[in-house]
Amino acid sequence: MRQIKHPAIEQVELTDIMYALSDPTRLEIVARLAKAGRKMTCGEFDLNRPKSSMSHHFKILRSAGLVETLIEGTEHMNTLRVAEIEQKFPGVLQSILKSLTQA
Amino acid sequence: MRQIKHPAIEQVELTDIMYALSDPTRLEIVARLAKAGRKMTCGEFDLNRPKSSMSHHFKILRSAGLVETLIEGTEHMNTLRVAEIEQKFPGVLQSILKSLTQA
DNA sequence: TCCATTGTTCGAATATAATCGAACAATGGA
DNA sequence: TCCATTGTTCGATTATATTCGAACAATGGA
Repeated sequence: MRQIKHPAIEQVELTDIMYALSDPTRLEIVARLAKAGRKMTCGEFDLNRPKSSMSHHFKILRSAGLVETLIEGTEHMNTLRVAEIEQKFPGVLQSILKSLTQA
Repeated sequence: MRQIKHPAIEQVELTDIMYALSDPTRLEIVARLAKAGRKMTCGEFDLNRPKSSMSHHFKILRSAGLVETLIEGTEHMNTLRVAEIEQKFPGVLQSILKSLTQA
């Protein structure tokens, strides 16, 4: 079962994370992943966009180190890399997520 | 004495802040402003770039609500809008700044 | 084996951003 | 009044991002 490559947390730059979260669609994806607190398939996000666009955004979220995608059968299960990011950039993701849920 | 317009904190979006901080040059400007803890002129940032480029980055930082620029004579004095941003997005800017100083 | 399901990749169009020289504007001192 | 100082604005170029249809790939069930 082939898996997708992800950057090691050491290579993740803060600017990558900022960039990934500067897009409303991607911010929404991250918000939903956080709220759900479980792994979600790409298709579960009903953001009214073609799958090629969604795939593009997930690719950026992965390369920014924010999302981990595990292939299970035909589905791609996505989770937030909260613990690792919290370790490397304490408070950053947490405070962003908190701001999102209150807005 | 003519002054520059800034967005009210209510209009500032989180994506604007993320976008503004996704550029290394702008992140550096913000880091230095925070470290200095005082108002600084645009020219004080020796980032080895032409002034038109610097002006461009400051414009984006202002429109994102991150930086306030007050004109004093021929100088433009810049400060971080830390208190307002902390009020609207608690912890976000603080944690980002902390990550910067430790990196 | 066939095929529906789930996403990725490709390619091309469009949009947005970065860069920087040159011209411009405002200020204040000589 | 002249002019040096400090930044902004303009315009053009180049670079990056976004978007999405179409083709492709992998999986697993009928």
